[in-house]
Amino acid sequence: MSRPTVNDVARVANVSLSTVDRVLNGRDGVRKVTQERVRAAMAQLGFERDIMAANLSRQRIYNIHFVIPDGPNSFMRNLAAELETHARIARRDRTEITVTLVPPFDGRGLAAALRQARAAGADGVVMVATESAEVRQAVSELRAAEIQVVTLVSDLSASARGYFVGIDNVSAGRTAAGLLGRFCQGRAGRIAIVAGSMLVRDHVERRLGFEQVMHAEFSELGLLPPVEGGDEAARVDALLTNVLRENSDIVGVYNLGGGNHGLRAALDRIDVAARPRVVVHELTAQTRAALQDGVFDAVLQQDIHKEVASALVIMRNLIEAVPIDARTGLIHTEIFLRDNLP
Amino acid sequence: MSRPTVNDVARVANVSLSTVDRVLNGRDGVRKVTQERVRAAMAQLGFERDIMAANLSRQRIYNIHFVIPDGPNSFMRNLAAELETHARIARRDRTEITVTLVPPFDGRGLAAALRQARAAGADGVVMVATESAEVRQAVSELRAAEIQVVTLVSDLSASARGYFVGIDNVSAGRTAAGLLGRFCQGRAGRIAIVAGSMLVRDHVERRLGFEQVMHAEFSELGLLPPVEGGDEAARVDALLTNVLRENSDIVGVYNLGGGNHGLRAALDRIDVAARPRVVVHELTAQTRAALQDGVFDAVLQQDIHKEVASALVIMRNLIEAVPIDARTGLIHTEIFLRDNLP
DNA sequence: CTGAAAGCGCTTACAG
DNA sequence: CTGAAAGCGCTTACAG
Repeated sequence: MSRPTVNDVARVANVSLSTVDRVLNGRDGVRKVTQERVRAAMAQLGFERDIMAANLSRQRIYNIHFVIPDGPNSFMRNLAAELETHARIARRDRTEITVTLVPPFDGRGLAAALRQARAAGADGVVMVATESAEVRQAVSELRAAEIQVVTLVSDLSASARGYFVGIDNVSAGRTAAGLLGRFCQGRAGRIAIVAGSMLVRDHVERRLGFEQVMHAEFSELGLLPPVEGGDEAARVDALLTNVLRENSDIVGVYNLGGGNHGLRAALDRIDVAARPRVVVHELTAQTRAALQDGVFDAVLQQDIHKEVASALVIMRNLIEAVPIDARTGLIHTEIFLRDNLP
Repeated sequence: MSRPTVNDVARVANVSLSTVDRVLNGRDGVRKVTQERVRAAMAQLGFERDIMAANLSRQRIYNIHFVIPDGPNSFMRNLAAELETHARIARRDRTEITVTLVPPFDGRGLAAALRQARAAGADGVVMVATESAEVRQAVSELRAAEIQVVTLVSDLSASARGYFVGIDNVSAGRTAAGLLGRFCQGRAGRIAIVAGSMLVRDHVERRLGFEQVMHAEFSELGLLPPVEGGDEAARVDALLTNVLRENSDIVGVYNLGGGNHGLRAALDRIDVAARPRVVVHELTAQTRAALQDGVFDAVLQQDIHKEVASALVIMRNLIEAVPIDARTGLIHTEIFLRDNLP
């Protein structure tokens, strides 16, 4: 009737609880024949271990460290806030969350934080990766110490990380093009692209995807080469103001990086009728307001809440060696217009 | 250092475990003064009950029944499939999922299934609601029997249901208009609307939202009155073919119901250059193919996986009287273009 | 009104 | 190589 337990297995296999436990957890010191007997009993009964009882018994607490970039980037601030929320909920699931902030785009600093997490006894580390040899080295060390590693938002190429949780940035760029191209169709003119830095991997990927689709499907719309605003509002404002002044035929703008505040400032300064269609990334108080005011047309987003939740689920499963549902880490690129704002 | 337990509380309050348990679970038979002493100890220690240990001890298994419509509707078939997947995962969380299929749009049948779930000892019932007095009555009975009720996808007005998990259909209609309006701007012409039935609540709401935004923001585009295809492909095909023949100025189509297969058939029959822009609901193998082939421009979607997961979380929290995060039940209306398909 | 003891399904020393 | 006993943090009869 009810679920079979270790006791049932022990009885059927005619061994003690300890032996069942040994087989169940792959500890050695059990004769092959006995192992077989136990496994047969498990199969016969359809035994599935109760992981909560196991954790209770082990007094196991999952110790998970998040290492994320510091700084003014509002996406990262939202991420940090999300982690606060989860920290409380997670405790009920025997999960202790520790957050470490590191300087952005600093491989050395990140690597140091990873080593520190290891010293602090982390069972797993979730990090927003910066590409760097030091980081890859540190990740290898963690894995060697049987500490699970998951990358979040930004992946680390050719590394030993167990999983990546985030969006596909090439697709995100393609999606932006699909929207902006349709929005601008029928109007002759060109598209301006604003990036943070072409040294950052996700920005490169977004640009790639965007240009692919624009060339293939909306070739009547010309593309200006990207300007790099370093994700800083003031620079984005200055650069875009300049672009708009020098090119009177801009019908669309795609900002694939940060600094949306500056973008809006530049747009607010020109005549409403002359404003281009605008697609940007990351939902914040500012981009939300710009959508509502009709200054931005669409905002692409990765759901931070979902990303953190997925990272935790994956981390627990990785630690427990439970098979992982392939969809869990796949974060969908969401599209927000004014009317489907959450 | 580690989390305080009932033992710590008992020691500090100078009472037995049983008394701590009584206070913790609000059972009576404890003097006010003793209660106070226990509560003070809990507060002092920052005690938080370990719900997994509690469930283990209670041998509690959450028995959750899902009641969903039967029939060919592919959205509902996907929902049923999703429940299969969750059933296996949920067992590890001491949750037993039972699925009952009922005839669609049949209040009496639904009400009967609800009573049956109660008889079968459900702790909670999750249902795709059909508006009906019998259903409201059955829900009241469930609540009276302390069985939690959550509505999924389609809500039940003025009922005693504990929570609704699904999207805001007015917003969904507004979102469709925001997209289709932008896609069609610059082209003079009119928009055709296809509905399943104006007797179904979510369709009514979608139409409402759609017309609101079209009138307010894209008034240069005329709207045809909706045709009702009963969510059946053949009827949708016939109706739309007729509409396109009688109106040569159709630049956009919004199908807010089912039968997308028929819609596509009708479109395939006309010249590529003359095809309207198309926005529909629900991602299926067919709508996905139509996106990829460029016949449909956008598909609006509710994430079924997320809906089921949210319903389960909410149900468990409802049963345990744990406070519920307001965001959990709120399913976002997702927008899919060809390039952000999952 | 209060408490001592046993048990939920597993794991962990310890003993043989 | 194998087993008996105690314990994880709670709850549940049962006794007083």
